[in-house]
Amino acid sequence: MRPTLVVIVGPTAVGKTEIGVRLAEHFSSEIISADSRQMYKELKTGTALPSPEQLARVKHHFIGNLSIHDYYNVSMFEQDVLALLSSLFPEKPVIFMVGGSTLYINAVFHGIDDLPSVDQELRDELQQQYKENGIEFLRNKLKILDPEYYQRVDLKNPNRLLKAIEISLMTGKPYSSLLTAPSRERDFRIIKIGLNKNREELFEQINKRVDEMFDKGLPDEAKLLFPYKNLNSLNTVGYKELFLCEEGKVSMDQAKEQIKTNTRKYAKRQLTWFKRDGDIHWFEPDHTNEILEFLKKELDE
RNA sequence: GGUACCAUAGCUCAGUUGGUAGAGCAACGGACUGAAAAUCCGUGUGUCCCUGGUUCAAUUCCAGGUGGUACCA
Repeated sequence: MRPTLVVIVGPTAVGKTEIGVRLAEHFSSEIISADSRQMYKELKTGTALPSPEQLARVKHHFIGNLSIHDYYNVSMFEQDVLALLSSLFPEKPVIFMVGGSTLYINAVFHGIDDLPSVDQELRDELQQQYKENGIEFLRNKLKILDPEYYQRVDLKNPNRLLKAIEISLMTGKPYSSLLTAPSRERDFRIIKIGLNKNREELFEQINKRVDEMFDKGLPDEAKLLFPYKNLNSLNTVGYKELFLCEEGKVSMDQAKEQIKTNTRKYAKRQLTWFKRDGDIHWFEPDHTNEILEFLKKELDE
């Protein structure tokens, strides 16, 4: 059988984890988590990790493998996943990838260009200048460094402008000249399965999950992490809102509501991204048998 | 029971000197190449509480009703 990566995607809280475990169990396989926040070992209750029981049923990768203090990025994820896959495929021809971090998943699908990693000093400096001089400053700078990218970038999005300026300065070449849209051929097959349900139910599930996180002590965990609130790894739904509460800017109830709202928005953004991918086969999360039948048929071919 | 004030979008509210209305949040749609649970863009979705009166025209003015809030009993 040709080595196959079965990827299960969908909005947060739709039920990816349990289905992934069931399918992986059925094929005696392992799971690669594609979740940019479940990788941080300090984030325990706010990231909807697989339960200890689920982790015991199937071997998971990229769960709690980093510290919030570590630097990590999409490209590293792509490399790490490819390396892992080549070590797993000889033994297990079907591997599952389960998660909702769209850009990370995309990097595994198509690859991502080889760019230098952030120079924190440069980033801080540009950030400072942006704060002092506004977005016009970034636009003018980019216009000189990379007029081509300036034409097509979202000129209202400071992160995009900063990124392009950073890379252009670091490499001495226009950022856009380094973007070759690789679309690398993979030497394994990819089957994409999408899970979705009606919006109302999904939102109910999100609200319920946030309530459960609070019951499990999310506010206490956030309090412990408060000293590190400026780390990128903690710019995360479920924590950033509680940091505001810790600072006395919102009440605990307001923080909870904001977590629900921000999780809903996140789910929406995920769906916008996934909807664009025409190769995804969509299913209702409770139709496990249907998905299993589909997979068996696909893998037989 | 009396008096005063209020009733406009899913929520909080603005507004119309009478010509059927707009902000924030939510919601909805979208973008996305190392911050991605990030960052950013677009869209108003409405018996203007009900009934009657005045008027060419009422969400707006008047009367009554209903509901709410406050105070007085």
